[in-house]
Amino acid sequence: MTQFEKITQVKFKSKSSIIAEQILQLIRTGQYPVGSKLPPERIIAEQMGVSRPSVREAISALQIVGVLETRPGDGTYISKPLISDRLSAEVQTILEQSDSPYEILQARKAIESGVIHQAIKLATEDDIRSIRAAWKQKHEKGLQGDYDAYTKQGKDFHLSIAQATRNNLIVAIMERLLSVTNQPLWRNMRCRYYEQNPKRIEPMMDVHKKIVAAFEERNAEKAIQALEEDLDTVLEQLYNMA
Amino acid sequence: MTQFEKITQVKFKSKSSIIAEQILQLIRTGQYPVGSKLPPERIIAEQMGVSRPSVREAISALQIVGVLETRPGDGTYISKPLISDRLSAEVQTILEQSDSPYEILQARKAIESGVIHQAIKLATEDDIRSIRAAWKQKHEKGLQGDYDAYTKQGKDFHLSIAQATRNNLIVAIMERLLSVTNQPLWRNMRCRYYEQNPKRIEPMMDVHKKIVAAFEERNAEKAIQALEEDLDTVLEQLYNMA
DNA sequence: CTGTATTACTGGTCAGACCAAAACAGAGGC
DNA sequence: GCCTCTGTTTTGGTCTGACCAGTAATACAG
Repeated sequence: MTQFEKITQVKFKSKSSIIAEQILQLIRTGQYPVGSKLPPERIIAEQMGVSRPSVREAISALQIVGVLETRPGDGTYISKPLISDRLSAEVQTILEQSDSPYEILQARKAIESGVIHQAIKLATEDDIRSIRAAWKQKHEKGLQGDYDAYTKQGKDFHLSIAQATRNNLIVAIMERLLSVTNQPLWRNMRCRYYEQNPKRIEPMMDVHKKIVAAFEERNAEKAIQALEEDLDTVLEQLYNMA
Repeated sequence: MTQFEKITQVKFKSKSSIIAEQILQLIRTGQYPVGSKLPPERIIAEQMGVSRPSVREAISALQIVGVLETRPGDGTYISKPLISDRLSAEVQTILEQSDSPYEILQARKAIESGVIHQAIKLATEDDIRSIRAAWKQKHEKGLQGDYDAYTKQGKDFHLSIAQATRNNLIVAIMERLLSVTNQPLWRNMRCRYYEQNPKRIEPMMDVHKKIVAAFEERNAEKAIQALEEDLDTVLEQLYNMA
């Protein structure tokens, strides 16, 4: 009997994360307008029927993601879209000491453009088929709202390019650079972005299509240009949420 | 009077963010090994002389960034090392296991060409001065027969280029890729090569000079071309051995 | 009307307590 | 002896209520 319950219990949702989602929802619906002040923590706690510590954890989580900004003694504000400027000093230092998304993307831009250049030179017909398959897989599946699945397939796509170099070192490095997108910080940023601009998914797919085409034409310039476009879109997700 | 204090008070550091930084530090120094369990929240709070809520906020912050992972009833685990650390560590092991210098050089060619492209875009005048200095240093010293010193300066040169990107990840990766030249296999190859073809040193210096010039002209194409020439020379070293 | 001092409000921190889930250890059955 | 079951301990998750420190609005004096 116990083992059945265990199966359903796969995902544990902390109360604070539920509260965070609710707050996000209220921001999306415009009930908490951008730039305005959030109700005091005590009031939110009362309204949602939870304790203040839970609300605090939710708020600090959203603060790290860049949605909220707190000013001690004043209140908590809904951040303006440009997150990079809005990240509070304390959050900034945590990100700097770990891995800032911007730095990782910049590294990807530099490294992957070199990789794609090499890949185009060395790719066999089979490699190109795999790359095309990785792209098609993404294209076919119904991905409505499933941003995680969408991102995973994006990862596979970029990885298949790296594999065309037939160089273990390059593949290993790219794997590490790509793996970061699973982290909660990135996932939250993605969700927020896509929910606000659902129409932005198609252009990204077009960009990947462009890369596939560039491989088939063996046109490195074109591929690199498309790649940079691709990564710039991700950057936009992170820093320019409108 | 108050307005003066207000200026200095621009940065506000919450206690939880300080704790987060401390925990990050302990992870970096290896005091909290990767994959292991963090001490219980209560213990950390006691050790650091703060309350448990503060520790909890710090932990949940690091959880969002992806450094920690908590399992209710069990403990908090260091999920993965930071991307930059993990990358350089993994690249290191691959380099150690790899018996194919060709693979390493191929990776360098792919990666470094992207890096140099970015570096030329972002380099300040100071950066270019450092690059030139790294090159000159090599040129001036009497290097007759001292191939190790010669190689070290070559490493410094390439590293100074990576540093112009101001990206820790890129620098970390390049450091690892460059460090391989210290290994006995490579050193032996170098010595035998130079002893057999002493006249080959000058052309390599010319190549580096070309890269410096390309930086000063902000000409990425030229720099990448010179870089490939540089690495091809090393390749030649390796294959003209038999 | 203006400038200042007070006051109410808000986020930040703390202490202590309870709950539920996971891990652990020891008693029991095979 | 090995496995299983159970009770205890440990651990994270949550709650209450309180105090502090900074902010901002307000009341008051000039």
